[in-house]
Amino acid sequence: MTSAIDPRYELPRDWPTTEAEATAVQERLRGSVRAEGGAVPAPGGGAGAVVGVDVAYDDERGVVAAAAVALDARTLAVVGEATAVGRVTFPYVPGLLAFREIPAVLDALGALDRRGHRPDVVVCDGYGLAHPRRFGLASHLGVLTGLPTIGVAKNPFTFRHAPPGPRRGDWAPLLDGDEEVGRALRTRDGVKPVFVSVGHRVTLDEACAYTLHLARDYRQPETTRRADALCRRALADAV
DNA sequence: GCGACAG
DNA sequence: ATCTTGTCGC
Repeated sequence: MTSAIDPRYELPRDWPTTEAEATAVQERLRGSVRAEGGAVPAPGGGAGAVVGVDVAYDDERGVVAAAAVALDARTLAVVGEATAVGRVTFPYVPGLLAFREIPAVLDALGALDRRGHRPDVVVCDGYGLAHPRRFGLASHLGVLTGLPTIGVAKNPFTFRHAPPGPRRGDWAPLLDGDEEVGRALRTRDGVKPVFVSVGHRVTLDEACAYTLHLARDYRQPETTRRADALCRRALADAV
C-alpha cells in the first residue's frame, strides 16, 4: 500500500496574501509533516512514477509557468508531462518560497493527474524540513497533496556543512546549529554537492537514495532537469 | 541596525 | 529565479 488516499491538488481556501499570514500557515501546518519511511517504492526496484516539478517566472509580465514531469522510477524514461501557466501572486521571500511556487505547481500536478499519472513520489527544487520553521516547499507540497515528497536544492541556504568526500554518494550532514536538517550529497565525482532534505512521508536515507538514483547522469536529479526545461519552454510559449 | 538568504 | 557570449572540454 503506497497511498491510502487520493492526492489533492486544490489550493486551500485560506491561502495567504501577506508574509505574516504565510508564516502563520507554516506554523500551523508544520506538525503535519511525517518523516517515516516505507511509503515509497525502492529507487531502482519495483515499478513506480517519480514526478519532478519546477517553476519559471517572467516577473516583468507577472507570468509564472510550472511543469510536472513523470519518469519511470526504474529507467528514468519520461512517461508523462503537464504544464500550467498563471499570474505571479507572491514575491520571492527567503523562507516563504512555497507561497510563490505552490499554486502553479498544484495546477501542473492536477493537469498531470488528468492525463492519468499518479506520482509515487514528488521531487521538488528546494527544501523540505531544512527550513527556518522546518516547513519548506517540499514539505508544504507534501502535506497539501498527501504525496511523499523530497527536497533537492542547489544551494545550502542558511545552513552549514562540512565538505563531503570527493566521490559520488559521499555526504555530510546539513546543519542548523546542532540539528541535522538534511544532507549535502555528492552526486558526481568532484562536483559540488546537492542539498537533500525530507519533504513528507520519506526518511532522509530514502530521500538521499532516490536523489542518487535520479542523478545518474548529471549533478541534478533527472526529474528536476526535465521539469526545469519544460517550464521554461512553457513560459516562453506563453509570453 | 546590518548582512545573509531555497527559487 | 533572471539578466547574458563566448568558450573550454568531453
